[in-house]
Amino acid sequence: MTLLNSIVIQQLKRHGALSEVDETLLIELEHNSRRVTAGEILWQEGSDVELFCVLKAGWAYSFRYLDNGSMQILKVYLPGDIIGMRDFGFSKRLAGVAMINAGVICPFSPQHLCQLIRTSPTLAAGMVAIAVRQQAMLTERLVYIGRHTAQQRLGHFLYEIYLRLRRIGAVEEGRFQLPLSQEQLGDVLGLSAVHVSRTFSMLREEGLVLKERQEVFFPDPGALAKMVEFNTTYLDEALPPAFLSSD
Amino acid sequence: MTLLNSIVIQQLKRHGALSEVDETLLIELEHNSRRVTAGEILWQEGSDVELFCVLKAGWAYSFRYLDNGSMQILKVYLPGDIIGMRDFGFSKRLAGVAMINAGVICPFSPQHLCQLIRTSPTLAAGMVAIAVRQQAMLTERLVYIGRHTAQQRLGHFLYEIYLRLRRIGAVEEGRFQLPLSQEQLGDVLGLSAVHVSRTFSMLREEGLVLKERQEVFFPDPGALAKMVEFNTTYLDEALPPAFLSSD
DNA sequence: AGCACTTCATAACATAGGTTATAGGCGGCT
DNA sequence: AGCCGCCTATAACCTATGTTATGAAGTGCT
Repeated sequence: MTLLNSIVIQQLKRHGALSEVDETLLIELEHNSRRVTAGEILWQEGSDVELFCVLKAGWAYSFRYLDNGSMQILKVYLPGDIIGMRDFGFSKRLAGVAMINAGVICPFSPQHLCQLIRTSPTLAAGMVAIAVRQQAMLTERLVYIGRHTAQQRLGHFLYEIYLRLRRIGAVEEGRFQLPLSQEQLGDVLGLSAVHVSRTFSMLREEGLVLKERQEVFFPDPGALAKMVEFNTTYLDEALPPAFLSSD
Repeated sequence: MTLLNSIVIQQLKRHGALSEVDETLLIELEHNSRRVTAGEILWQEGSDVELFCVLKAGWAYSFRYLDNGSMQILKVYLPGDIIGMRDFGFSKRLAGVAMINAGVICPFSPQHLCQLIRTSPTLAAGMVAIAVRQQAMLTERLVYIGRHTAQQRLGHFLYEIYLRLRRIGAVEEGRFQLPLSQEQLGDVLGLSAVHVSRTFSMLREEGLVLKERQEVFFPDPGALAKMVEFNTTYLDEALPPAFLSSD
């Protein structure tokens, strides 16, 4: 899963906004690659901002440690996502990033990114669009954590992951792998691990979510989407026209 | 309170990164201005992205309506903030924006912003930095809503507002105006209005926050900061060197 | 295969915060 | 001044979720 396959870049491409130079620049971003192990910490909160990554394979998450020893997971990254852009414009990391399972990352430097932005207005706009979309997901999480029940929070998160995985072809026959433990899910959703377990039981009894080992299946995706009142705008919204004209 | 006084722009200026042309471009952003009334809705979720604003005077907030009739307030804007940048890169609004009290806004078009970004790499970087800082505040809210008590959530929010107001010179003798109702505070923090009231009472009894009408006073700001474990990094962090060189 | 370690399910109990209700204070309008 | 409506404070009660505990199941290592 490379950047060239990502939704935003695909949209730019489909509208003929990407030049050959642009494509070359994107491919160069992924020139270096490195295997990473499950649980490996890519960087810690407070460290210097030395690199960003394209996540080629595996899942990762960004997190903040809390006073009481637990953590809040801020964002889950899937293959094709860019990791660390949140810190662009800061000199220190605002959050740590760790791998969930084993994978492959392609690190690139802030200078490289700056150069790309300076060279190609189209890609600059694309990068902004990617960053804005990540922020939109965070906003959606905020809304759900603020005023929804555990069932809605978990259901919404699972459904979002399902849609994101489907876009990158990682859903087969309605089934997908979820490598997060219940404790980690709790850290995403602001719930205790025990209550995540209870909530899975409830979702199972209601026939909305079946989970066996790491495999998840929605018997009736539409019913789940309805229960959590899923609005796909923040994931699917097309780029505005101004982004697609290669002026 | 103009953009030229904002923290990020001030930093750029202090390092001599701003050219005269840059300053002129910024001033032009605020060429148009309009009075707005208390409670006025600037735009609704789902409408077309036609403009952004510099908030010159008054407070505003962005929000999402929820199923159950209540709302989640996502962000509170103070004088000098840019409103609507969240939607840059989308063609429809992801959230509505409303005024809290009466004020003055300076609307400008997405085209205007695009042109500014194309004309000045320095300002482009500055705009990204501003957007990233707004996202950082949102992230901080997420962390607080996810796993903190009502006291910490409210205390943290009040302290953040206090620091932001102090930067723009709106704190006098440790006192500041808070034009939000308890219901609105609840919508920010994911709490019921009743519990916001209870929480104010608790903070008062503990001598951390005194509030009379709209005026707030912290008898011991340090104690409050400690209780909510306030980390100022996300507000104060300096721009990285790459942003400050005018290449 | 056996052992240690982590993850998961469920139960029993504790509590922060939601809900509903009531009453007082304050501001704006006529 | 008087009325009406909103905002705030507080109480009583309810519920979703946290906490602690226990056992079962799964995973990985030797």
